[in-house]
Amino acid sequence: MRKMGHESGNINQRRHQQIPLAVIKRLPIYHRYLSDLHQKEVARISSSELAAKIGITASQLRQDLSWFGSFGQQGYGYRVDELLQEVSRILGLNQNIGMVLIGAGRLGRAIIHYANFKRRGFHTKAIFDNNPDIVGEIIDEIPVYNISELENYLKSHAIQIGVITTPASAAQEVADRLVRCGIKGIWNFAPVSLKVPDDVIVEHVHIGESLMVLSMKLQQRKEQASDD
Amino acid sequence: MRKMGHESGNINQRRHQQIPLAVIKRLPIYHRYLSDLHQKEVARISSSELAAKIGITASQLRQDLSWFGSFGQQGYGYRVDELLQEVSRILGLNQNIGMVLIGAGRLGRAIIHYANFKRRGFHTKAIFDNNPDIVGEIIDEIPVYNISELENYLKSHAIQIGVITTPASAAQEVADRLVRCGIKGIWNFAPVSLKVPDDVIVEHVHIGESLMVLSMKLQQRKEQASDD
DNA sequence: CTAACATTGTTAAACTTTTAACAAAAAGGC
DNA sequence: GCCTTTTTGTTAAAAGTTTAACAATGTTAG
Ligand SMILES: NC(=O)c1ccc[n+]([C@@H]2O[C@H](COP(=O)([O-])OP(=O)(O)OC[C@H]3O[C@@H](n4cnc5c(N)ncnc54)[C@H](O)[C@@H]3O)[C@@H](O)[C@H]2O)c1
Ligand SMILES: NC(=O)c1ccc[n+]([C@@H]2O[C@H](COP(=O)([O-])OP(=O)(O)OC[C@H]3O[C@@H](n4cnc5c(N)ncnc54)[C@H](O)[C@@H]3O)[C@@H](O)[C@H]2O)c1
Repeated sequence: MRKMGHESGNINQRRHQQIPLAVIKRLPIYHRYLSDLHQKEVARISSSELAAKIGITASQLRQDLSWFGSFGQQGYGYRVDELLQEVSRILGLNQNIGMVLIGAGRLGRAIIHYANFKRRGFHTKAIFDNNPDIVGEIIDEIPVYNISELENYLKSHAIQIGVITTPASAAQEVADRLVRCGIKGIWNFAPVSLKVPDDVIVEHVHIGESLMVLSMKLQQRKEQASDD
Repeated sequence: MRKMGHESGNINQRRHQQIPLAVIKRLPIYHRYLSDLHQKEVARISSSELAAKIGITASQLRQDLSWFGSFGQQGYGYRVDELLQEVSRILGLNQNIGMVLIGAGRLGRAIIHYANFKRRGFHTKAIFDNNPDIVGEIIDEIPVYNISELENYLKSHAIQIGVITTPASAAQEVADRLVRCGIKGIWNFAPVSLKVPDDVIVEHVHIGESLMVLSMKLQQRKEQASDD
């Protein structure tokens, strides 16, 4: 039937050119929709169909993918399994990533429990807290250690990402300690802007900020409704 | 000493022009830094000082504020309390906003507990769940009702925002029910893109997506390091 | 095997956002 | 009170992002 010429994943990357942040932020969305399609056993999809589902233009989708290579075929579209695989690779979801979490409070426990991460190669290996009542607990099969053991633990385990779910007041100190131990990626939920060296990457999750954005948009709607 | 002419908050808004989303998203950040300064009893700040703290350009800060009015004074800067007040007003943080939360699981409980929201005028009035073991509980002084009572409750209470922390599989159905009851704002934590009418605003919190972005950035760094 | 069709990857134009520059105006020192 | 300094709000230029257009190329049906 169809045989597909398939030079596959051209090393067509515009190397040495920085991939725009706007593009990077859309990749997880593509990943999610492709996972859905894959699960529904859809074998192929065109840029226009996928873009319509996501709510963007086909142009943007193709432009975004072209930063990384050529994964589709003219007249046919993309194979879902193949494209999902490529996007996963680009996102770094194929390697196992070791994480530690600091601050076993409500939010910390929710995140540890969130199984989706594990499926995608993110493994929380240890939890740290400074509350003696919590230290020693096992949460979702992961032990909670005293925060004083952080440095020791990191010396002897391969950990790529530190997750901070302590109160805001402790977050900078925790970040400093992680950085001193050589951690290069921090996933921060405390509402403070962490100061870290340039070679450390911080992703800040702005839970509270998005509620304010919602509140503001609601208000704008109300104003518009009343004054025109 | 200084007396300040003070025509204050000019109704200078470029009305009928849509405020860029990029601007809206920065306002909560300004709010946070201004709150900090206010707490530290700093009385005045210039655009360049504040921008430096935040990590943006002074130009951008002034440009952003100019969408809403003129709040500063040449040769002096901004009064922290005044600007904080203005930003809060713009964000709609001065009115009381009633919320209901659906899905009293781990994440839901963390969010209910998160006191910062209450301080900013967001009040969770009721919780709904479909698990009979949870219905009847009181979480942080807020009662958990059976999900079947949702419509009844919303008929008789003034609620502006619905928070969805159910599993992804239930999220669309919950959203539909909220919309049918006239809710215009949805704060969604489930990893699905909710379909709602145009007059309903959904803010989607992408917790998982930001971890993927972190993972990708880490990988990019690694690649860069190895190939040049 | 051929021709009509579908759909990509890419180039170029349009649009949006950010940064720079500066005149206008108030502050603060002398 | 006058002069120098500071700093705003705004206008203009630069940079970045999105959308449109289309040639190239593989697909599919006859
Ligand atoms: N809960 C939410 O929905 C939510 C939303 C947005 C942001 N946040 C932020 O996430 C963080 C955690 O929130 P939470 O609701 O889970 O709070 P929490 O109080 O339930 O948990 C904090 C945990 O950190 C531990 N801790 C405190 N200081 C520590 C230290 N120096 N070292 C190690 N552990 C320490 C505490 O013992 C506790 O277990 C806070 O910064 C909060 O502002 C939470
Ligand atoms: N936990 C996290 O860190 C995290 C991170 C990102 C996204 N999320 C998303 O947030 C949501 C909640 O996650 P969680 O970890 O709290 O899960 P959870 O299983 O702990 O909680 C879900 C709650 O929803 C209730 N529920 C289920 N179906 C319902 C229905 N039809 N009506 C009303 N209530 C219903 C359940 O009884 C349960 O109490 C999920 O969609 C998850 O994907 C969670």
